[in-house]
Amino acid sequence: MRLHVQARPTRLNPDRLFGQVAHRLAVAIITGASPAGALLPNEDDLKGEISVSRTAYREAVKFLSGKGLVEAKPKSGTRVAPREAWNLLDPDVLAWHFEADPNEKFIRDLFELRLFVEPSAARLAAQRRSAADLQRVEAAYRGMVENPPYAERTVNADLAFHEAIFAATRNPPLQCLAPAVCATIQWSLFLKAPDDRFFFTASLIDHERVLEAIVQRDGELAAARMSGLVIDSLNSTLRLLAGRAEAIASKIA
Amino acid sequence: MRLHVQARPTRLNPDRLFGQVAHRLAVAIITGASPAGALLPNEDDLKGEISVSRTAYREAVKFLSGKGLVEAKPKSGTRVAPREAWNLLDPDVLAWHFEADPNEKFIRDLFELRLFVEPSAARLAAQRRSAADLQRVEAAYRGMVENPPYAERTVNADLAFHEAIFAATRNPPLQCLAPAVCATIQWSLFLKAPDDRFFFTASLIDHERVLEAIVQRDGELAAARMSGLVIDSLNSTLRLLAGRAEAIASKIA
DNA sequence: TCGCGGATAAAGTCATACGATAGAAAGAGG
DNA sequence: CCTCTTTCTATCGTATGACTTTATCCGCGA
Repeated sequence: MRLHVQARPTRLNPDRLFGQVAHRLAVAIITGASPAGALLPNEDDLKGEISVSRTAYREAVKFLSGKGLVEAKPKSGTRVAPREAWNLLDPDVLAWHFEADPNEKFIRDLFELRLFVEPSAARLAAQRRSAADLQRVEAAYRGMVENPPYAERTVNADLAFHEAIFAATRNPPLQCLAPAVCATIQWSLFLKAPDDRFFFTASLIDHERVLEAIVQRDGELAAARMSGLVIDSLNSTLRLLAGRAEAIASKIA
Repeated sequence: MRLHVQARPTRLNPDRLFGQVAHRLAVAIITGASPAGALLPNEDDLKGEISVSRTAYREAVKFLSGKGLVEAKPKSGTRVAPREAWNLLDPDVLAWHFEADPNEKFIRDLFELRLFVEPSAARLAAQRRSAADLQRVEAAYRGMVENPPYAERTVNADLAFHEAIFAATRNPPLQCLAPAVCATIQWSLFLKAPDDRFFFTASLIDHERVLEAIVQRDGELAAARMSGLVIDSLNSTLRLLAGRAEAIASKIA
């Protein structure tokens, strides 16, 4: 199954040939089509597999090896690395996951991480925000209100809202988790969109309450409300995942 | 200044030529020797700069571009990316930071992140640990006790302790933060080592208390104690950083 | 049975060539 | 003198073939 979730900007230029090769390989690895330990097509053989020069292929492999997806050793070949070695928080790796079926465990894990990190981020944002930071958060919130639910602009505004909060923390390493949070939100919105818009209005209220706490510079309140937001989102997402599982089960039966 | 902190295993093979090139470029970027926006040596010029073929150089650039350190645009040149684009949580990027001077802000930021994440990780570990998980944590703790303070084996045992806790969470994305936590610990130990061993025994007690909570499967207790451990470590590290700053100031005066 | 050493296959490195195009320089027009 | 257009060059992207290095495998001999 292919999910049509618009990808966030990644570091991989899809216009370039090596980028397309890297993308293809990455998707094959993440979906499990190429299992861990599997040999990638030999650098000489690939003329048959994919018609591309060794140069482009090798650059793709280097790109992926930097993210821990593959490991190349002379004589033994280039192999798919075990999942433990993957950098699951890398923006590209997260983006590539959208081309695979939604994996419930993975989404739950991401939500768990989000639950640990995002309330703390909101606390810092409330404490440290500048006027410009606040404007950015407010602009994103307006974008969510003023556009129709689940429209592309709305989704982008939602992501921008959370990104703006991370930016306001003034903590660059922490900001590097923003892509993971955004990926989680995208999964969640993708699952919710087909259903109805009840979730959306509820989520809007959650966002408004977080914004309000940040306006008031109340760190603890912002953290608590962000917790509430994430938990609400998690619960509705889990309900939908359960629904999907049932639908699949009934289709089999 | 060059810090002799043993690097954790990275994804970059230093035996390979492209790996050495990538390492050189990365260090130049992270130390600031090559500022954001700077053009990297032209692919043809580099014969003078570093005598290496275009192939190896280009593969190094691809490796770095995957981590957001550089941006290659056709026809306009390969430039150092702004720091916001760097993946600061990437294990390699963290490791390369050890070749630069310790940056107090960066270390504080990492500690902040650690303070958000690690207590939660300890909570999960206490709740979900298997017998094997516990053995791993215990083995690491024994390694800390049985070796002399600040010895290489002791440092590795300390890192292994925290890694084992992340492993016990059974949350792969969360586990990807382990390298960031380990990097923070390495900075902290590097700063503490020259001083004395008071910090070490205090830290040992903190570790023991965390271990005990995990043995008891008490999640809240584990989280609270891990919080205490991180805060203790942060405080002593900040004190040493302040001392360093004074030492530098007095040298100038 | 064990260990040594050569054969071998695969990745790594190099040199070269050509294509495409962004961006600068030069020239035409007002 | 300034602006717009054209040309031109520098630089990255891709392809190819040759050679080097490395680690695995296998067979030989002790």
